[in-house]
Amino acid sequence: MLQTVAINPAIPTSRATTRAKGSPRLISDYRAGVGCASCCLQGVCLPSNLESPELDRFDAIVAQKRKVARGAALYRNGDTFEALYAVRSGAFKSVGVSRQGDEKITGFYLPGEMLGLDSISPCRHSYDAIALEDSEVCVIPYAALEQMAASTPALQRQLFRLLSSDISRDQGLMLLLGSMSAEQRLAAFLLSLSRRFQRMGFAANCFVLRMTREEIGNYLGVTLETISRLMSRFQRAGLIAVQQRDVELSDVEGLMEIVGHW
Amino acid sequence: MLQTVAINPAIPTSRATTRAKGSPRLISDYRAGVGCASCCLQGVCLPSNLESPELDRFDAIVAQKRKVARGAALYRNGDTFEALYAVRSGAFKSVGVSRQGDEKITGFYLPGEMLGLDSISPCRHSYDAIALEDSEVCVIPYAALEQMAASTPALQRQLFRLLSSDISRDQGLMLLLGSMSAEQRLAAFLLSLSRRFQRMGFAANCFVLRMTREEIGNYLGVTLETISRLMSRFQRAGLIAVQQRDVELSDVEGLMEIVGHW
DNA sequence: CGTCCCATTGAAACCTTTCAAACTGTGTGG
DNA sequence: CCACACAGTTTGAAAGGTTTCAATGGGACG
Repeated sequence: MLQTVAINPAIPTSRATTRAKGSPRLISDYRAGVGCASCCLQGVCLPSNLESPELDRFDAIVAQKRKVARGAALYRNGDTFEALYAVRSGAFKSVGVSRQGDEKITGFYLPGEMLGLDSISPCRHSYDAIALEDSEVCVIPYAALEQMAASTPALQRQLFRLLSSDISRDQGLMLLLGSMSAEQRLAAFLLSLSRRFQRMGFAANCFVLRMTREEIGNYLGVTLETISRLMSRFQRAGLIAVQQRDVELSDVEGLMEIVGHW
Repeated sequence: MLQTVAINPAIPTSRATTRAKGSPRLISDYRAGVGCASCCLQGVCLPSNLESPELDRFDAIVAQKRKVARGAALYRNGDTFEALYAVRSGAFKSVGVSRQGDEKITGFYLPGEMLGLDSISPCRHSYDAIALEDSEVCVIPYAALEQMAASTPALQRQLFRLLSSDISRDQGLMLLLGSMSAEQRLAAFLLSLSRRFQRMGFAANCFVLRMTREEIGNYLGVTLETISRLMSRFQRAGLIAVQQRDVELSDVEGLMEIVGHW
């Protein structure tokens, strides 16, 4: 019934990596032999429209990779902004912490997506970036990137596009948070994940949630109990098949109908 | 009690412009004699960090101004993206319309703020930009801007900053929509308006709302009745003095306390 | 095999919406 | 100049969705 396949060997399921819980800060830097040209995310990542000579220059900038263990922070609120990060494998959440200790998740980041775009202007990070599972990122020093962009129109354009599309994405989420019922939010969330998995070349209708019900609820502005109830309701309605974190979208049309307009 | 002063002669109160309701599309283009160097918004607008020789080149790009009558559209969902717009006077709302006809406001734009940043990537506008009152914008053709940015590091940097800060702003709003009660949302909204009026050099605690209760509610994800009730409650609590669209923040501290954390 | 984290489910409390009515200021037409 | 129409606002009462509090169940790891 729930033929959850191993979607990608590079992205272990959450189940398989439940460890290292109490040992954060396990971050290692190293210079990897893998360049953008041979990266499987080449088509969806920042340099996706760069040609061979420029791609090499870009490669020199992102020479450094970084591994982040599950639960560890790639950066924290208050850290000075020095680089953008492209997720190579794994997944991250961006989370703000209030003085009262309340957490609010502002985004999830999957392979091929970029972390840190909101920190360019204030020059400091305003959120924590926490790995949801053992992950790896490409470090893109911003000063060097900006400098290269000035002499590489294609890169400049791509950066403007990237920033702009991030704004679009956030505005879409604002619509979601501001005018949708909990039911619509969850349906929209599942469809969004589906699209993003598909974008990076994986199965669109069958995936493993990288985050807990609590994290989903936090992100969508509802409680974890509501998420749980809705998951059950969606399952009863035949829209999805869900077992723990394995999700199969059985009726994408139906989900889109729930989201309705927009 | 409510000593509502005429904040700025360039920005008439909404009361004074209640007309031309049924006559949209009243847009006129012209080349104004006012350059950025002599603009009163110079300190807060895009070219705020450009020096004299570059500022002139920039000025040549934004030679064109455009007037938009109350209720008219600066651009509409689906229009091809050709320019960014800086609000010179007046106010705009950005609004998405669903197939069902539901409207959702994604942002309000005051003088010195930029419209269209979300449309760079898709090359088409995804929302309608509607004038809340008779307004004027500076037209910044994007192709020319991008070209100048490539040869003007200061401009490129400023653009990256602008885009990035828009992302920050949206994420702040996501926090608001996703995890705040209606009470907190309205308090945060009023404080946000206050900050923005102050930024453009006006009184921070005494201003005229450019939008209806319905528009505020739509934007904040609650109903107009809720906004109305909360306004009354805030007034009874001595936090604000409100009469129609004239608002005075009597107890900024108290409002901030309501918003609480973040 | 026990512990712990995560997920599920129920019932009451709460906030917000919905539906409805009345009120206010503004602009129009007699 | 007044009466009317209308858009926007205010307020009430009932209905609805979501949260809160609480208890139970399930899977993974030591």
